Amino acid sequence: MEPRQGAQAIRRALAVLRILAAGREDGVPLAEVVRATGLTRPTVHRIVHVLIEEGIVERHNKTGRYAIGNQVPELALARPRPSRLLVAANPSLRRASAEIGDTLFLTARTGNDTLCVDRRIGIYPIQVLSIEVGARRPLGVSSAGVAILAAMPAPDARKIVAANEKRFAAYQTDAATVLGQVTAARKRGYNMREIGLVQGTKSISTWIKTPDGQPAAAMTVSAVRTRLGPRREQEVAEILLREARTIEQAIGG
Amino acid sequence: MEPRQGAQAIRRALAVLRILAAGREDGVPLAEVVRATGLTRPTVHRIVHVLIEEGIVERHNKTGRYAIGNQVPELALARPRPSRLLVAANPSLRRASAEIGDTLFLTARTGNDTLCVDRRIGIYPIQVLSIEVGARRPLGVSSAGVAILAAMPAPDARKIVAANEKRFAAYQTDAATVLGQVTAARKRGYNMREIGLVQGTKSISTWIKTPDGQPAAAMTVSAVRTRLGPRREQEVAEILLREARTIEQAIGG
DNA sequence: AGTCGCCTGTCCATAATATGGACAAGAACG
DNA sequence: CGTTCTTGTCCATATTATGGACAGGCGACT
Repeated sequence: MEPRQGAQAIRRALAVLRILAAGREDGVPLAEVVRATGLTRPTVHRIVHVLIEEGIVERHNKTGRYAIGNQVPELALARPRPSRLLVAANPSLRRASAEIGDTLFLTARTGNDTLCVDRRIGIYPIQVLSIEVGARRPLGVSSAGVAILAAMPAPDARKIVAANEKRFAAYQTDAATVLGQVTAARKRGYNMREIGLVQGTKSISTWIKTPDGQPAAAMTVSAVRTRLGPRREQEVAEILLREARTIEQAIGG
Repeated sequence: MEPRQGAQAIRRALAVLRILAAGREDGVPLAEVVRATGLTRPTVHRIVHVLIEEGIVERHNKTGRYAIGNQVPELALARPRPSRLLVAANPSLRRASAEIGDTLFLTARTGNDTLCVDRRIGIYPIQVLSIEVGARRPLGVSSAGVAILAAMPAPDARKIVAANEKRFAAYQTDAATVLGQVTAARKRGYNMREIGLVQGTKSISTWIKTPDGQPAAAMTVSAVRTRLGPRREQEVAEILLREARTIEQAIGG
């Protein structure tokens, strides 16, 4: 039922926008958009420049990179209320952050991407702050992304990984590696990765499912590796798993 | 140089989105979108439904109305920093709100629309709260919209009014009325309207220009009419004009 | 009951639109 | 000064989006 047709151009424009969103403030060079979307360069060029004329995309004069423009947040103002997930997760994040003391991330799934929607900084003096609220990555690249893939039926996860394959190269990974990590996480009950995006960091992620069983988000703790030995990993994982279940209750009710 | 071509569909989709944004949470019926955009119904229908599949638009099951979807704020997260205008206007709004005591609105121009970007509630016990942050209207409909039109060269204003003409009917006005109000505001140096959107309210708006002379926003005070007699109108207008100039300085520097 | 008015959704032949191969030109590098 | 990277533009082509026409649903009025 999905593939309604007669709007190829619109779908393509949105694909471009989502790639640009992953580039955040700095934006993305045209060639990168071409690679990530699999479209031809003239097509991407045309789309991007029309979006610039419409105020949806901006071009940074210095770097020549393209980024999400002004009008997108303006359109977003039409939706005033904060998301259900954010409200439901708030007390759990506060509790877990106080208990653990390391940086805590809440990461939602949106299409084939993960999107960091909340971050809590702990009290421990060394904090991993690599990821900001708004950060967006292909599902499978980050610890949270692997956790979310692990929480869905294997065929669905494979489909998403295949769809994101072109984008993995930019993050120094590939489909096979990702699928391996997903399998490991599924066995373990949560995801753990020894080598975080920043050297010397370690991450633990648990998934959060909606009432219909689809994964909606992940909760992640990142810390310097030395602070997450096997024993503490166990402790932290238990807290995260407990709070993940609490959030699931809150969404369901 | 503007009209780059080869993307009619994308432009149309954005036109639809902007109309939907004006409908806020409640959304807009399809027929209204058709009227406001001047597109044919099959075209709008197709665009809207593709945008639904893409998560950009939502349809309220009860009412059948279409509204801006979840993914728009998600894309907007790619632009973390608050707008320049909001930062620059903050102290002025605080000051003016304390001094005046009635509700104060900051309204920006975006394309052919006005967008309420900030609101300060005063200390006087009766406050006009008709407009929320995020409210969007065709330029010319609201007091702020007329002020912004009055601040630009007459031919530009006429062009915008012509472009919005189809949408005026939904707000019980028309191009001729709007142009009359604009002329009056231009003579007066600020805009005043005796009959606000809500019965019995009166509004005063001043415009704020960017360094290049284009109007960027308007500052508006709304109050019950009895509270804004000729004498107080004068006082309030002076405060608003003073703060408008202050904001212009802050943007320029 | 019928009929009018206004709404949403769908079909498909057609024409207009978006496409992408090919070309051009600038920048960074050795 | 060739090589390889990038971004931008042209235009003949066929793919894609278009909109007139048709269909069905709902509520109001008679």
